[in-house]
Amino acid sequence: MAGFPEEPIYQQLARIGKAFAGPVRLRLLDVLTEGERTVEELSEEAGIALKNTSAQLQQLRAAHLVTSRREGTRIYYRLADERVPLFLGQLRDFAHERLADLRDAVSEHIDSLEGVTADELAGRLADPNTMVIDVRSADSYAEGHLPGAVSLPLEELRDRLDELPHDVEIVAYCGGPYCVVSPRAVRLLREHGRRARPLEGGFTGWRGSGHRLADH
Amino acid sequence: MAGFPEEPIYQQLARIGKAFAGPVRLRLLDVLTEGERTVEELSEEAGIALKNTSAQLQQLRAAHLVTSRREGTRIYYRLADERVPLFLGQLRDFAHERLADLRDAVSEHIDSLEGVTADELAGRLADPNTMVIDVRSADSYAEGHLPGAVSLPLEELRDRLDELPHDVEIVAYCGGPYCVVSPRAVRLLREHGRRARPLEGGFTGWRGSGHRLADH
DNA sequence: CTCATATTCCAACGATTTTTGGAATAGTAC
DNA sequence: GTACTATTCCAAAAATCGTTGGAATATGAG
Repeated sequence: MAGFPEEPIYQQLARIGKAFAGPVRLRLLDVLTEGERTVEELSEEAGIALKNTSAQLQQLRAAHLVTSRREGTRIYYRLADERVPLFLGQLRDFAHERLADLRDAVSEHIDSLEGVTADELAGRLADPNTMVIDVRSADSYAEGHLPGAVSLPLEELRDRLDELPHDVEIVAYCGGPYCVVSPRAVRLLREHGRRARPLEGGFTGWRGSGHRLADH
Repeated sequence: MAGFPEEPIYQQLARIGKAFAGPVRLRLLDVLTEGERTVEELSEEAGIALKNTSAQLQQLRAAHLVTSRREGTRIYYRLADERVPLFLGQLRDFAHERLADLRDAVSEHIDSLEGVTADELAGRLADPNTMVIDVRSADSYAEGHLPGAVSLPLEELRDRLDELPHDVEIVAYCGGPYCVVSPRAVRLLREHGRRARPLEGGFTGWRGSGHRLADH
């Protein structure tokens, strides 16, 4: 390990870089952008083994990107402050404009389909020809959702497809910009003859662009 | 290696994170913020072995953070576009507000001394009681420098200390925010009875905050 | 107190990254 | 063509990181 005089400084700076250098940590941060979660919930929601979720969270905490609080037997993690999701967004934008492979991966997994932007949807919330469905878990919906949105987790959507009207456009959203659930919902809906589009940026994107949430 | 469905996306995103996850690459990016450099110059200026400099540059290029052009037998690297130094600044700010260890490392190596901000210095350029010296290499000075600055690389400064006036405040600057040369110069000057302060953010900080450079 | 649950700590193994030596390439000068 | 320079490619050693199993900790319930 060679040593230029400024190395200790750059080593510290690299600690923050490293925090964003693994897919698992990035995923966890994205899930946490939606709100506070226990380790188990995170593990479940992110699709990452529990032990590993815990281990990666330690690292995120060491980098001061998340904080935790104990409540009885479980521990809740949340983003350390509002600059974290902000920076995460900057990182995403920066990465998107640079890596064609990232854009490809996104379009392959998420949106061969054109999405609705938050701003466009905001202008159409009152429109009776637009229906908004929230395909996240019922818990997430309970914690906060778009005004007028109906809670229909993917499983439930499958069962209750018949109940959905044919004469409106359906906008489906899930957690964050890389969430794969809403595009799946949209494909399912289209296969059953409905007009449907996903919301770009998902719930966190909506909140991040300053639009209002439902009162509850 | 476990697999949640969004993993390929986050893996791509992590590529950008990884690019900022090593002290050597961060250092190279900082040097490149000053301007275009050959591999050898970079190796020299950053204090990193030539082979390794080359290897790390390949990675930066793979992440589209730098581009290169060939001129005769040497190859010049530069930042891919103006968003790279911008993002680098955002990363630095984000890291600074989060990591006390980083702030400590900076104050230990750079500024136990209070610096002059670019804005403050800008207002004092015309003041005859302020003298600005550029302690970078003569080459760097030739490529661009602050209006009214005198080129005095550290070695030369040592030899010509006697020539400097006692009745003005001397502001010394070098490359970037983490450059250790200007604080060294300031300490040297103070030991010899001058009033001196470093410029915060160095040359790149000055340019980044939109102040004008010397005409040449 | 014991038992059950949620999470972390520790240690290990495998995978990836960093760094360097030696050979290869691409260019210039002669 | 040969000699020389700047840089990269390739391969191997050293260091670091990601992941997981098993033991340990902290809390609450009974």
